[in-house]
Amino acid sequence: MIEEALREIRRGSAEIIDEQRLEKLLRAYFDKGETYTVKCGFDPTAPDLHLGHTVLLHKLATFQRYGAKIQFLIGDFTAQIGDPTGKSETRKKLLPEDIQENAKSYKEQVFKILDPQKTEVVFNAKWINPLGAAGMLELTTTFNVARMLERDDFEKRYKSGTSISISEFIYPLLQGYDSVHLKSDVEIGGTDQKFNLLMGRHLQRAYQVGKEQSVLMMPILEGLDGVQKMSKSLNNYIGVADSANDMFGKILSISDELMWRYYELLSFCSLDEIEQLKQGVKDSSIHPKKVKEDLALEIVERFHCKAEADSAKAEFEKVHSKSQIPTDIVSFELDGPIWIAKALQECKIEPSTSQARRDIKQGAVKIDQEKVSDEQLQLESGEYILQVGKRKFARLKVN
RNA sequence: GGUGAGAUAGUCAAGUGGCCAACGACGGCAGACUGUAAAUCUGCUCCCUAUGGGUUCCCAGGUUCGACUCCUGGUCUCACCA
Repeated sequence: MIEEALREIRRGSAEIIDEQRLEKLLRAYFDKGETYTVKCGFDPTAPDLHLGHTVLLHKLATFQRYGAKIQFLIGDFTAQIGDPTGKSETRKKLLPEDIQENAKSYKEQVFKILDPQKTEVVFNAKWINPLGAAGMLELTTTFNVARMLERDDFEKRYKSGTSISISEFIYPLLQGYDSVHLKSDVEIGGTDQKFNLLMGRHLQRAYQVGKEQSVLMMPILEGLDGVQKMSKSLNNYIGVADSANDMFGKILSISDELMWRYYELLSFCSLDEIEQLKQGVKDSSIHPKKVKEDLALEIVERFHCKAEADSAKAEFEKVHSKSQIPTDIVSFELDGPIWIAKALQECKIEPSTSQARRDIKQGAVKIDQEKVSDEQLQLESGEYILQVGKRKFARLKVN
């Protein structure tokens, strides 16, 4: 039992510090039913979550299966400073209203993965504000500047003369203090958080909490391209708020290699089940596409529901396997007669008439499933289904 | 504060008076092949009903028949020194 729990907890992790203690916690749970706490902090800066963010949530859900109480910490106080991790310049401060707003949308999303019964949502302003100047000062005496500067990002900025605000030194201290206050047994975070996570151990020692949290670090999830980290700005993400159809399509578009990675980090399938799937693909008894579909179904169902997941799959097959027209497409109404290139631009499936012409020349444009070869084509009144490439559609009514 | 280097399309990065809407790489889009995979191959990649026209190479002026390229001023970035 403990072995299996440990395997699932280790699954996909990049590094675990003090695994022995973790094992002890599990043993206490399995032997005597004692629970323990796992903390995970979220910066309420990004309002919309994508699957990359849910990697940590999954790990928390795993912990919940093995006796953990989750301390889901929203860093409403620390967000005012901005985590300096990985940044090459001082972050700008967030407005309190934004922080509140973001924190709210976090809460709405996380319980799609976490068990609310075993989760406590906490805000760190609650105990950091009462610290006051005296408490703050005390906190700063536990660490020194030289060690703080050992951190890569600080070191780089220090050497290049880029500004480092004193408040940024405070950030890791406060994050660590959260662990002191919450008496956390375990803290999890991304690999980029190592310094901050270790600070929790340091401060728990300094404040004589009587334990030092174990630390588990998860890797950063790769985006759809399979190379760069999933992020909104790189536009390689699957948002938890994406429609069922989008989500399904995006998951099916990832490479087979990346699919296993997603299984490991995002699926609730056990490691044994995954191993079987891998074996099946290897000896060709299972088609890799089927494996990918199951993953897509699982994920879509989690953020939407079973029915929507099934219909997303049906829709996908309809459009791509049978190359039929998707069910929902945007409609437009224009006055005719209208030049085809102009119409494509107006329907927003081409950015310019120039691009539209190029695509027509390449045979990428279809009207009612028929390839368009005449780039001078005028559309007379009537209804048409316009298509560019495989996935851009519009319904057009010409008056 | 001093000195030097640089700002070019989504990003990186050539071009140093006409052959430049601007090499190349990456990204992106499309076509073939497929499992809407991946890998690979091919085409395209400022705008405009176009064998043509328009607006571009940090900003403002100037020299020239002609400037991304030369001059003047401005803004911003970076490096070294203090």
